[in-house]
Amino acid sequence: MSKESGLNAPHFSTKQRILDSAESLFAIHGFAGASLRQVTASAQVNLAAVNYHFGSKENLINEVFRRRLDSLNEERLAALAAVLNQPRFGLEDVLGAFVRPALALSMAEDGGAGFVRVLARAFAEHNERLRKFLHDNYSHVLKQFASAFAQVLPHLDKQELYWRLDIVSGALTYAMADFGVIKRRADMSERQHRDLAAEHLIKFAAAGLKSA
Amino acid sequence: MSKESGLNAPHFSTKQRILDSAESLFAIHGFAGASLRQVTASAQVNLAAVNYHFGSKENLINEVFRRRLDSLNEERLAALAAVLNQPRFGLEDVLGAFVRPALALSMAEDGGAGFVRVLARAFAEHNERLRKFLHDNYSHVLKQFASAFAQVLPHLDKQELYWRLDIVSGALTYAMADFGVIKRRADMSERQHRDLAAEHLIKFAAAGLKSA
DNA sequence: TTAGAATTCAAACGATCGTTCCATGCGTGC
DNA sequence: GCACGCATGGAACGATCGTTTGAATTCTAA
Repeated sequence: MSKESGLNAPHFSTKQRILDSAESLFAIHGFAGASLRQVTASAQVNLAAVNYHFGSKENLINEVFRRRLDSLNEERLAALAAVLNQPRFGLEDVLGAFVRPALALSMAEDGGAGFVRVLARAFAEHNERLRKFLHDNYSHVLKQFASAFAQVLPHLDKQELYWRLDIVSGALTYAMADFGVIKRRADMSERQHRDLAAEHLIKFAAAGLKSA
Repeated sequence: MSKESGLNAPHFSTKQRILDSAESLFAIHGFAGASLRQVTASAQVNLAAVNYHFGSKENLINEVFRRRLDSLNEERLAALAAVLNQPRFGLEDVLGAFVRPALALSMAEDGGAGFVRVLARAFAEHNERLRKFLHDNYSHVLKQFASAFAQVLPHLDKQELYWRLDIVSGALTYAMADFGVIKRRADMSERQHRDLAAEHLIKFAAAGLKSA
């Protein structure tokens, strides 16, 4: 295992290859556990390239998040806007706007699956700098969804709603990171598997959120 | 922050002080992120004491888990046995047997709160050695609970049950680690807060598990 | 009291960490 | 062709990592 098998074709840019390798290695070994030497070896670039292009390891971590979260949260907000524009919509619609884009990412042909595991790690870590970065860049997304949830769950007071949204987001993060025992059945395509997963997650979360 | 403020009273044994400090530092910085020098400084013991008493850092991690999980899983199995001995019991009872002991630990006056965060990290990490350790020592607990869940959810086939149990365990781990926004209300005691949390978690999980 | 085991201690080991330096290669405009 | 700026290369920096060593100390039992 001395060569770490450079997975990235060398015709992509240095920055992109570093991001790809960092993402998958962070998913496996964590932020502290994956070294820049592992990352640069996997990306087949020079060790100094990380500090040249990203400044520091800390900033590399941020950029790994930014690359995926910018588009992911755009998709979520677009999906939410489409829901809110409908004449009638319910809890399952709002949940779908949050879940489906993330689940699509977690099953994308590129490294999206690894990224969702990285995302789950970010929740597990209580790293202040990372939390501040995520809050600074994406808190408006959570705000809009919280407001939408409050709209479709008018019988819950604010305290109760937060309780349940907290549990839901934990469950969804966990499930989308593909922790645990769920395996795709052999008679299903990836697409079918993803749709089934979304269906399960939404139904499950909706049941918990709605219950008296 | 050069002294790391030894939190452990020196009248406890060296092994115990190391375990206490390791647990809380692993919760904050992760297994790779917390160094043995931090641990021994916080425990106010010599650096070499870890390798003397535990052999290696890897084994120290295992012992951090063993100390808490042995009693936690005993309590869970005892609670489950009590449920199964009742003439009639339902899903909420089985869930309670799983949730309440863990929630009690997470709110115990000693370092239990930190341990649950460590436990959440163990789920986020895909460390093979750690997963093997947990499986080797505690898989019988999961087996018994899975069987009990199957009993109270006869309308779900095995595949569907696993789906849902996976989501539930993720949600519970997340919630019990006290991630997220839930804060104890000022007008509540710890005990009240714990009971309320257990109630929420059980109701939420039950709703998701039961839904058609 | 004293021999021997158990524990603690300071110090150092080699390895690896993130980062920096500076020379070298390479592409584009003059 | 030449010079300039961006990118990459190898090599080393000081710091910190887990671990080991061997002597000093404390505990225990005869």
